Amino acid sequence: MQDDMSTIQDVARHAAVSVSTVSNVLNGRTDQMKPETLERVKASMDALQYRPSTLARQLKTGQTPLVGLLVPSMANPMYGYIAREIEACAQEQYGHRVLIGNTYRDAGKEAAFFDDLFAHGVRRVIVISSLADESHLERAAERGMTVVSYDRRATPGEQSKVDHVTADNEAAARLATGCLVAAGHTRLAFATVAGITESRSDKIRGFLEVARDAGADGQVLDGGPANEYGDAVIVEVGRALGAALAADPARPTGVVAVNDLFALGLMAGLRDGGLRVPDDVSVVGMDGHFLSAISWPALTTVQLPVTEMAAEMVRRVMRHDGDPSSAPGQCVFPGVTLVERASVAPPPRAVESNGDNA
Amino acid sequence: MQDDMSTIQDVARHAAVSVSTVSNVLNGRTDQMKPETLERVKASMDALQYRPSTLARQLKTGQTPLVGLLVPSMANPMYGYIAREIEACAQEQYGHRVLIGNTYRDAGKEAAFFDDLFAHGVRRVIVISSLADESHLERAAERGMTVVSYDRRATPGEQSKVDHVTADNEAAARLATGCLVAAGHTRLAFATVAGITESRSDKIRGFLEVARDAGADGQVLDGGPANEYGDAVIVEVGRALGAALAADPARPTGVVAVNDLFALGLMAGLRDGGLRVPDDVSVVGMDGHFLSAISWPALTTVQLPVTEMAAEMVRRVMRHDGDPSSAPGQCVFPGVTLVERASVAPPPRAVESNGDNA
DNA sequence: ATGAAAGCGCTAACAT
DNA sequence: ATGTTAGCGCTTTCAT
Repeated sequence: MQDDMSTIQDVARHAAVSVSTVSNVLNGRTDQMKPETLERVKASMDALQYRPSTLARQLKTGQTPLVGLLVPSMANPMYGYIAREIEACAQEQYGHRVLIGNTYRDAGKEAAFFDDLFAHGVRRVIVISSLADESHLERAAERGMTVVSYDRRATPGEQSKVDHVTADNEAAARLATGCLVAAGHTRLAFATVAGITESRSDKIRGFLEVARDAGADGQVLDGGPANEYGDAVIVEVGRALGAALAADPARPTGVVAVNDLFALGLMAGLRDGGLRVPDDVSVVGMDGHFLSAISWPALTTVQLPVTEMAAEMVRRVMRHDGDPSSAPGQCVFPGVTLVERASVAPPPRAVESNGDNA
Repeated sequence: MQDDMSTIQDVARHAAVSVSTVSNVLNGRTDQMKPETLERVKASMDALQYRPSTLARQLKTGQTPLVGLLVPSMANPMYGYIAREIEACAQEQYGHRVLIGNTYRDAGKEAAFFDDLFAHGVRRVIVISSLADESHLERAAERGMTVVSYDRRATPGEQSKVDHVTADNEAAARLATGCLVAAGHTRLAFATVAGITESRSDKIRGFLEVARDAGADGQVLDGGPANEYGDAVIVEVGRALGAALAADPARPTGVVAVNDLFALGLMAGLRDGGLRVPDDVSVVGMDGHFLSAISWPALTTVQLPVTEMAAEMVRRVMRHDGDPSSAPGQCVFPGVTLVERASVAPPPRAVESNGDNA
């Protein structure tokens, strides 16, 4: 129970040198140090089990090896996955630890988290899938924080201090929709929770584009408003929408879901309503989460380059202010690929519904 | 980009008082302060947008409002869920933020994380499902850290400085196994990844007990060694085991899986092998994760009181050293309940195999 | 009712 | 090649 960790002073005394000498070995400035002194200091260090206090160091330097990570909810498996990648990269590549916060997409919680991070001396933050309004991020950046935003794009025209990295959501949606079109579907829908985020608009645009080009009917369905921070609830919203779809005789035959979790919920709802996937309705997800591989039927989905994106986010959040490449920008990852599995099949009957809504 | 946050000095100057006075209002010692002084200080504070530095404060007080959270992998949806509950509770009830680390059940990574936490001034740590060897936890506790371990029990007889909270895993396994027995199964198996943790032994004990009492054949199957930190890989190990089971004519008809994720993988593997759940094989999971509700077939599982356990872990990790209830102990949560869904049915044919292995 | 001053453990000039 | 020293922003006696 004794919290008597030894200090740099103790080491200096023990090694019979000054604190600066100890500080110098701590910071690797050992080039012009007498080898025996170095040895002595090192010996004293582990004799005393000395651990430098990051705390005191950062009070002096203003730097703390911590990065903040805001996610809507860690209980969302996709965010958990991204968080793991980010933490691993920050730790292994940069020796930084990660401070997390669940924001539930709540503006107040996000702002409070930023304040806390700031008070803790943290100046690097990765924000996953934030609110529509990004002004608080800009404000944080203006306060001197390096902020990287995931799953959003920079507002065109405006010079942003916030860095953006995202998958090419439009391309992902095109891939997903194209897969349905290729299977012969002409009544298409994009299924999502209510509420528009940037990534969702991008996906919708990609969906609509391919649907139009194929001369297919493409509608956007939302499962209603939800406190949608993306874990258990998103699944339930998807499930409810699936059940509603099952009850609708004029339902689409091919559905693109906003993400894998929603797709999984949707398939459950469709089953609840007595329908079979893919026999009655085909479903495509987006994310490429490992859970999509073991669902039944196995979910056809679009794989996002999560590890690469995580690495890029960390790289950007770690940039030094003076860097030449220091300017925040935008990084849209093109590497999205279709993973074809068992949730897509040709539509039940060859219904010719071309002229309906076109 | 200006990192010019104002300090307590700035506020003091602006309000024309001393730093101690500002410090006093910061710490609520305003009882015998002239109201107008208080007002003036407060006004200066938000005129300057002052935020006290947790850093400087903690260097002085030795306290930092941070708790460490070690998980094998955030990508495991169950750990993500627990992490969310812990973060929410620590934040809302105690104003603490959470520092996470993925340990991959690696001793070196765990130790390194403890060192870092210590250097950061963090003295409260929650460790999820750690290694078999708990000595590093004891060592941390002896260094003055408050450590709470999840999913393990205190070593009987030994006086531990580490606090333990866990679900009643034995009871959970009894419930799961009992459900299979009630459906008429006599060839039972407990399916797990290789490697024994305390929670797994408890589950196995509960399983074996019920199997024996029912006069049923109960074997323990493991899907082989895996770098089992519990995310994508656990699913794949489960899947491989399911496929192997499908190929074995002497397979059990009822399987208890070590957790929901493993159960989900197992069902996928069984399907890969051409079997149907629950027609050919019944499967029960353990966790009660929301994903188990939307699988097909919906997974019968044992619900663990996650929110309550998370709250208890946080409560314990927050205890003050001088407290009367300060002694670390053990808390086994009894509230485990069976959630019956669709993955359990009577065995395919009434095979009488009582005398085989008993 | 308010102020002065001594650190907390470390870093980084600036001596020597 | 090593030592001295002045802080970093705050808390906390102890004075006034």
